[in-house]
Amino acid sequence: MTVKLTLTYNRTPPKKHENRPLKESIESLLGQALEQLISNGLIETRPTLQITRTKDATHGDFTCNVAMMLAKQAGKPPRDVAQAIIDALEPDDAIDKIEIAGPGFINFFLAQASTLTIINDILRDGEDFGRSNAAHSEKVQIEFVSANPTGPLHVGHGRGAAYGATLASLMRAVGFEVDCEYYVNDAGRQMNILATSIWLRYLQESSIEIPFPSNGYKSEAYIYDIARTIQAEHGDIFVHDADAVMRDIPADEPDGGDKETHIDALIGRARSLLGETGYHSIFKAGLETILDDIREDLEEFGVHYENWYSEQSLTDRNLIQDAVDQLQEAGHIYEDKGALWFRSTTFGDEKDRVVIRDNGQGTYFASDIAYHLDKFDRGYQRVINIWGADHHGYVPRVKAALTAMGRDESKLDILLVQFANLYRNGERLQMSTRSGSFVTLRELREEVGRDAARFFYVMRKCEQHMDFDLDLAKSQSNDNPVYYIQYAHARICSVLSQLSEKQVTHDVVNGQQHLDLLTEKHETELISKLDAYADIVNKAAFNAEPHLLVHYLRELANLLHSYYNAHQFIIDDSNLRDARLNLISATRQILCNGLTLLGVSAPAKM
RNA sequence: GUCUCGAUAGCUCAGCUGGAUAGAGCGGCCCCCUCCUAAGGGGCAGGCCGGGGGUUCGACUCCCUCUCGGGACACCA
Repeated sequence: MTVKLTLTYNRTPPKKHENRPLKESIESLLGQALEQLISNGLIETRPTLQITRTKDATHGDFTCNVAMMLAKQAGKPPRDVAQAIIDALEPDDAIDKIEIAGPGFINFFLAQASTLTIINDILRDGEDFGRSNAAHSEKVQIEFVSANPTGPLHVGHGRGAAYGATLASLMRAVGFEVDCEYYVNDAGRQMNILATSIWLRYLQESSIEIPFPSNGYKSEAYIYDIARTIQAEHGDIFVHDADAVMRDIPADEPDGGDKETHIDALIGRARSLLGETGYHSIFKAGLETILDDIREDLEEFGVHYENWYSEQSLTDRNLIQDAVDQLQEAGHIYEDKGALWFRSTTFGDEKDRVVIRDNGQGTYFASDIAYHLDKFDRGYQRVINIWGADHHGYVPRVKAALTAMGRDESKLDILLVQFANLYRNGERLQMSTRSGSFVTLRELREEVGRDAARFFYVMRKCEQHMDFDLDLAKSQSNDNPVYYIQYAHARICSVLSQLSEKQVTHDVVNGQQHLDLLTEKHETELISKLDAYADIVNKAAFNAEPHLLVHYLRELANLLHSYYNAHQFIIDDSNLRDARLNLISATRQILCNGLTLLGVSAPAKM
């Protein structure tokens, strides 16, 4: 099943700026005609009207398939129904011509004057064009990335980061009040392994001869950096001799032991030798160094969070216990083999899940229940999680827990992002965190640049596996789709900046008065595309599909480039010149607005 | 085995929630700068939309089934 936002909104856009009166006026005209057919007894009910933009200009500007949908109940061929509908239509100045075509499509050809207003609307609203309050200021939280702070972000996290940030900006554009949140897993066993790894490296840096556990953060260079920083700041106060550290520690895997027991024993040893304060300061140094790095990395990627939410704080505020209590009171908890289980099967999960282990510790799932409960309790009307597709099996149990606690799980949307495979020189790169050979997000940004990285990540549907071609993303050539769109923007800027050199002024008002001179095919196509922008933004936002905007911008850039090649803008005829300059200015604005929503820059020069 | 995502041009992918002749980019071939940026434009070639059933006025789109791939199925995080 494809996970999509549950759309319960009135998708009618903005009253603030009347961006698309065209489609709406057709809709109301058709509605009236259908009412008339109902009172004439030809049909009984009216279906929901689907008025779509045509692909082919010979089919007019908008088309409606309602006649075919009504053919059955009317007991007449669709083309006859279409004729009846047309006969019942009130005349309207905005519509030039109506035709019946194909099996029974009703095609609307708009009067030129009614299509031109979009140019004025765009120039009037500027960077606000396309923004609306279609979502009625609904409060929504988007949680994404939330990678364990045990190392730098890698390219796999990049896709979630780009997708989440872009979704947030799109949703803000249509009127959601969005908070972005990063859930910091600062409480688990991995963090203890990290802290212990740092300490052991610190000991080695202090010339203590000591083996490194096979299950530790072994080949990660940053562990050494953190260890050296601790050494520089604290000297040798954490040093213990090898015998004290290793005495009675069960063997590691290469020596015939179990790597998990081995490292757990080392963690225990670290805590006992260092004491809780000493251990904590190493733990904290590791956590903060890595988290600062992640934070900086994301900021440089144009990804900003309102909240960084600590998993540890759940324990500190007793929220995990509270959540388990809630489940218990509702009768969904039972005990088995010393552990507490949540009976999630009641709510459709495959099997029941442990929340409190037999050793008294809560599971990761318990934290997550508490965390999600807290999200709801913080007053969000909608909560969106963006997870890697490998977590999909986790969805039913989280939703089950919310339902069990009396929350409306349909307010939680979990969007699953598939992995991105990196290719360099036609070869696939490995991205395993633990193998130590991964490409970091920072390396990616440095190699291909922020714009290309952001763009490439959202170019594909999120549930689609994607191939990320590093060579293509960094190529400063015509192969690169990012530059193609940016170039269209820069070209327009270049034309506008040359006006003064050529001692020509752009009279916008005069342009408005002569928009009717824009009759070239390139011009009408461009105008029609501009008119589609607000729809695309809405759709991309409500369906959580940023790639729709990417494709739109490419098409818009293509039309601009074609237009540019076919016609001159700075010409002697001042009326036509001003009209054309208005058109390309509006195009520039839309390119800029769209790129901005994607988190990609819109350069004036390239 | 169960769940899940996918399969569309040589390659990478769109396809507007069921509409008209299936579209881009890259790659291949051919054209276009005395002209506002050629990081551009125009054209040609290239397809049983994985196979098979079904639903209906109409299916790349929805349902079933099979084939082949990615991923997931812990008291880990």
